[in-house]
Amino acid sequence: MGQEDEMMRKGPWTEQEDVQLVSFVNMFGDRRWDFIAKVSGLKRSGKSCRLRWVNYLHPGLKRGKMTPQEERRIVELHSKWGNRWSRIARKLPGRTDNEIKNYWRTHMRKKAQEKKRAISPSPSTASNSSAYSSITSTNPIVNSMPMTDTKERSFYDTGGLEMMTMITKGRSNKSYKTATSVNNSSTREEHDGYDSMDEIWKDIDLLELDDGSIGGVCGTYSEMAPSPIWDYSLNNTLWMIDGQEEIIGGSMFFPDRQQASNLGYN
DNA sequence: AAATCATGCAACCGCCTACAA
DNA sequence: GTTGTAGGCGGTTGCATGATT
Repeated sequence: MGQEDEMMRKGPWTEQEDVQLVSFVNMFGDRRWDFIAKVSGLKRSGKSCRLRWVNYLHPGLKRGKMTPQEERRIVELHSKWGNRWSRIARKLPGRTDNEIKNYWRTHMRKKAQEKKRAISPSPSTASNSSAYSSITSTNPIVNSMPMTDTKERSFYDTGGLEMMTMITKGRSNKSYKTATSVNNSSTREEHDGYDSMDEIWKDIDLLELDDGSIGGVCGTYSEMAPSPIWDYSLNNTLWMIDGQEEIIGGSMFFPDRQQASNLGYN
């Protein structure tokens, strides 16, 4: 492992890597990630390959903004299951756990912040996160969801095989750009007024309890890009609808390791 | 027009679980 | 029953980009 670890690539994936990964997943299925990482010649870990596939390259991915229906579903399922993102994602075909997690974090935090402002417009109070937590916990004020962000990135208008062709033409995907900007993350947290995720969740929970209209007032959303159709099997386990989980199983290409091994890849 | 701030999201990290040896 | 390994998951970080000053 040691020497291999040093050789491992990290960071944004290149177009070439994507193409390579897709073709190898096409050949061997989306199960044996370590194996795929090795035979593909990608200097990536199996984990990294899996993540890239699941969150970005998977043909079943739905691009575009969450629909109001999806938002409602997320809220509903989160209230039921908490931060079980992958579980929630399974109920939202085409959405990844990462996407839902990011969505929840950004949109719900935004909502919490707006509520916070509504409750305590005074800057001095607003900058005090602990004070905020105690305040919100005692204020059942109902706000509508401030989800009016309708801007879209061209990146999300592509996907699947369609994306693979776009890849070669150039695109706006920041993942392929060289890192040059200054990191602002630290300042973000200060502005949030939250010291930890716990605080955020606490507030979000309160918001959910307070706000029954959470999913119905999401503002207007632009159209959702249809799921891309790739030229190979989509019969896989990632985007199953309710009740399918028990029916469909295994790899979409080689249900077991034996098949791959038969081809001399073990 | 340039600088700074704010936001969205891709990708990494570390832990946990399942399973094979 | 134990151990090692791979895959899966949730939390977090860091970068690119849009918005604002």
